[in-house]
Amino acid sequence: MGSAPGDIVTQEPMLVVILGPTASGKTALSLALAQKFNGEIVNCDSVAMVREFNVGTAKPTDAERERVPHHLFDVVDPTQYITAGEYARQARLVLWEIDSRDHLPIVVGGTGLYLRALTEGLFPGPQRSEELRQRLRQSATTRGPDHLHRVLQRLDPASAKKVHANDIPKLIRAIEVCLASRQKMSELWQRGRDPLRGFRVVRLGLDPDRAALYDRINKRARRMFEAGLIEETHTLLAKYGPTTRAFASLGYKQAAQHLRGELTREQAILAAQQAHRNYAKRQMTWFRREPEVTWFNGFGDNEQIQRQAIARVEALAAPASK
RNA sequence: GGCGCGGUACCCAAGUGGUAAGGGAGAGGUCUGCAAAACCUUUAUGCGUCGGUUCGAUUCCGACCCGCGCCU
Repeated sequence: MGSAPGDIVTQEPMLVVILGPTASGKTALSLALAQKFNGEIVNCDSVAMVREFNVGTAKPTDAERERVPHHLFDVVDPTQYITAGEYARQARLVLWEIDSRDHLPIVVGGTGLYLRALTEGLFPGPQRSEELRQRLRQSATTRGPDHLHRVLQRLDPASAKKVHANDIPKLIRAIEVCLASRQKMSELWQRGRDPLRGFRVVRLGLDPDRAALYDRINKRARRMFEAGLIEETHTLLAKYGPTTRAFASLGYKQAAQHLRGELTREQAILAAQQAHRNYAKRQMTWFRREPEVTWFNGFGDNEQIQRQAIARVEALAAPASK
């Protein structure tokens, strides 16, 4: 039977998740909440985890990091890669740690897949195999784009139906799973995910007006170039070489194209702005599917939005009395 | 004023006497270990304007308008 009124219900600790597109003011909102509620901030943005990629990533400043504890920023070497699974493992560790201090964990997320891996978990599949991927990518280029889809069709028809024949990365992962585990990926999925337990997840979403967001993105992307994005890219390129994963990310890609002489500086700025705008749109598509989000129609640095968010957290923190 | 070239969607752009490629943007979507990645869907009863020829014109002809270049 359910708990009768008056029962002492031991509440699980709260976990606040702030989500929203790039440049929507997640960082500002996270700081406001952290200061109000004795919180600690946990990054959920794949590129902000990488060390030395600074100008183009909009990481919190040193001053901001002094105000409240920050986690999972600058934890990955530029030559390494991280995956959604690895992120989820690390983030969960951090969450428990914060909870042990009786502080409020605040996950600030731009990377939808990582966020879902953290809260919902992933299916019990094998980790990725670099050599296998290399081979598959090779055969995709030599034997045509349909080849991988045919391979998956043979290995796991159910999965093949779900992945479009042009979507190489997803085809590769599906084939990799089947080969490495000797089981069909579609069957492994049946076993479900390993969701985060022990926290009440409270999702706060920022959804500012699209035109205003795009305007802000444009300004910020230009500011990154003015703040030395090209110079930083040049330095990192010399230090780590062009195959480094993070050079494929927003802004760095365009800065690198400029350094190679493919774009003028101005063209690179315009292209970076465009890429950021496209990204923001994709993020919104992802986040709209997140469950139980309290949406705020505005930017996270807006005081009124911050007050609303604080009120929302307070309301949910109070023991539900009915 | 004359000559030449051009005017096709929000932008770039192909094209044909038989009913408008492609790319980008915008919008929507997918996402279970590279995700700031990758992929999918969608957008002109309309081709500067007005006439003419024709069964049929965006395509051919004429006039006009606009832009660019050159000449005087």
